[in-house]
Amino acid sequence: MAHSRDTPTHVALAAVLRVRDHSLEVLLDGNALPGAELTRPETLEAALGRALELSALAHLEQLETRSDPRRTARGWELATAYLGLAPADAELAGRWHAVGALPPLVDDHTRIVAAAQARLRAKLSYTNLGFALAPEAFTISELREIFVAALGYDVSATNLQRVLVRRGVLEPVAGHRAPGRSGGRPAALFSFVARRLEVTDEFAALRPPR
Amino acid sequence: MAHSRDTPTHVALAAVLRVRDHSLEVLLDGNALPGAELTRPETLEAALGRALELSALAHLEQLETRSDPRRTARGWELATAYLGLAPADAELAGRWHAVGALPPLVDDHTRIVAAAQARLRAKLSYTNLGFALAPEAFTISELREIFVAALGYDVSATNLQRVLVRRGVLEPVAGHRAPGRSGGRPAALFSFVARRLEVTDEFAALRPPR
DNA sequence: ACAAAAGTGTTGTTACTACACCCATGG
DNA sequence: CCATGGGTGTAGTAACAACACTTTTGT
Repeated sequence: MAHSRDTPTHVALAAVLRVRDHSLEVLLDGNALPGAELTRPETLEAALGRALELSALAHLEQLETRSDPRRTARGWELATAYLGLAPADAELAGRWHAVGALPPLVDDHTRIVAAAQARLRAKLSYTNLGFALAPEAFTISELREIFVAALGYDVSATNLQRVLVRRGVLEPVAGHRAPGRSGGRPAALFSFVARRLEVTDEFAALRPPR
Repeated sequence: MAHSRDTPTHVALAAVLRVRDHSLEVLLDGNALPGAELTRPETLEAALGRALELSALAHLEQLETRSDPRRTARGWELATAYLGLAPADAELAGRWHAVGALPPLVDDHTRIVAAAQARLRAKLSYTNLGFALAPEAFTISELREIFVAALGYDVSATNLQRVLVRRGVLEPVAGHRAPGRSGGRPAALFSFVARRLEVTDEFAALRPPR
């Protein structure tokens, strides 16, 4: 039951995103984001760690703290939202849902997913954040599919490669991916130079096509 | 005295910045940022409003929530930090200190000021956020001084005007500023087209000189 | 006339997009 | 030998920095 208290509860929530099958997905626990209440002297990240295997995430950053006392019907509760990113093969408990066709979510969780998506889109353009969605090694086409799903607009493989190599984000790596049944030239493999967030180009971005 | 509690207190803190006399300044209350404790069901912004005349600010946005239980010696206390911006003539209680030569501050407040400065610098480059530091009407030289102080690097008046007009951020306004004793051509007045935050150029920025 | 400050014209650079073309493989 | 997918070469473009030049004022 909703009732007033003289002190709020505080939860840490995470919108964990990944790209799989050309689609940007978010990890849900029922119709809510995974989260945990802050119950003892610890950081919000530590509380979140009780709801989520943080070591399976390639990246975690804070989004915002939502404090409207009416944000939930359960009473006075603050929520600090996080953006988590995982490669497609990460093992995480819960169900993945396409961000574009979410079921109705509890409280303000839909807004949190939107904020997470917006943050991801922005940072993909001027940081090396792609590393957190990609596997260790990949072809440019595979990376392109990740970017297209995450950005929501088309990206040319040609230019994606050149931009990211020019910025020193991507480096070629030994080996090739064998072509499929229908043939085609074997694709060279690449990998991210760094696997921690870096602002690689403060003053540029991947532009959407006209 | 520091002691453990089973529930944390929560404060809202603000790093309010302005530019005056070629210097970026932050509003302090003693050797701390102004702030207030969240004591009843209200938003963090409402709590902040008890410590600060929010209507004197031209812009307010959330920075981050700091949750390390050891961030203060007073015990378990969360802090949600805000960035506030004010024009040079805003009336606000407290003392202004140059950001470049701050006294030692309480708890983690120095880090919060650094985060505020970083956020301001970034957003000045790809949004219209300059409006929040500038008066209603101003000359390009006056605006240049604000940008130089806030960004920390030199900016040419020529290019500043052209960039901001090209992006539709600035518009010419009637009137001229009379020259000083030493002469010079009277300066045309400009003003910001919008006085709410807008992302004006997702894909560009004011570059520092080489 | 001359210094000072504001504003304009112009050139060059850079990071990008777009697209034509070439390469390596399977059937 | 041709379809398929990967990769390169190259031209065009937009936004910008840099700087020489012109304009308008005060003394």
